[in-house]
Amino acid sequence: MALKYSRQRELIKNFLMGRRDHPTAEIVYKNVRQQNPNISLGTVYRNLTLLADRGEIQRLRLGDGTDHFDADISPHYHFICRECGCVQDLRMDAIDGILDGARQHFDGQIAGHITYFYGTCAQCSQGINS
Amino acid sequence: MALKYSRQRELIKNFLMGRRDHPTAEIVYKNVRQQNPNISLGTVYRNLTLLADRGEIQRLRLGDGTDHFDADISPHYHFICRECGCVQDLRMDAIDGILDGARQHFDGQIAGHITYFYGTCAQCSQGINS
DNA sequence: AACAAAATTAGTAACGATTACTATTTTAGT
DNA sequence: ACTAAAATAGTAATCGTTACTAATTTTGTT
Repeated sequence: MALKYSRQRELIKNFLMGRRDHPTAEIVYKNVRQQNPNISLGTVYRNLTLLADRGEIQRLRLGDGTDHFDADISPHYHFICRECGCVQDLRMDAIDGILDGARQHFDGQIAGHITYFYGTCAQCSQGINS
Repeated sequence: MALKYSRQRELIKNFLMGRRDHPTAEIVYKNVRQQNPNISLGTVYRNLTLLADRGEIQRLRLGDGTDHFDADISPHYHFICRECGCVQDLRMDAIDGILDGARQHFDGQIAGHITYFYGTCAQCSQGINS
């Protein structure tokens, strides 16, 4: 299926590119609705999935039950706060070396790994959100 | 709340201890029902959550939309097959060293990390499941 | 500019995993 | 046996997400 332009998709991607907090579909919806009040939640989900499938954005599954999205597709890691649920970028050297270690004791083909960090973010540590 | 014995909880934990494939709540339910046909799905979920909260079992979130459970609480890693969805243990040296690297460029408190591997399991690689 | 085929949408229904609720039953200490 | 606390079965509700459908938009062609 050839991709056709859609104003909604553009709004969604632009919104995501202006954010660094890895919003959920619901948050994208709430915000994009301010520029296009008629947009539907299904359209947001469909376009986020489409953009992620095309590699234009990243879908993050951080174990909190809802997917987060990131327009920054450069390799980097993520941190999720167990207190407030916020997601933050975490720049560090890639640890792809662990794949070699993993392959040593494993029969199947290991294509990649998912790693993320958790704990208490700076704001919550300082009691700002309490 | 003091914990009281329950036959259902014992069945659930025993079933889990006899498996190495990290079953989902649904699979635990189907199997335990053969020994106790009256057990309800809610009881399975409640007890899996309770056991996980007490640290007697491990809850695995591997991004496939459903939680898996593991009675082996010793430190080890997991692999999930993108073809058949199976989950397998993966023994390798702990990579807690990455926490130090992560902490260097991060303000908050990093308590731990989640890492899992994905790819094609040995069976799927050999076309056994196809 | 009008035409048509394909893609996209809004709106709503459906879905799967999980949690919440409630009346009844079980456990365990007296 | 008596009782309070905990647990259960069964069901309803919730949440995030996907599927469906008729109407609209895009885009290439006349």
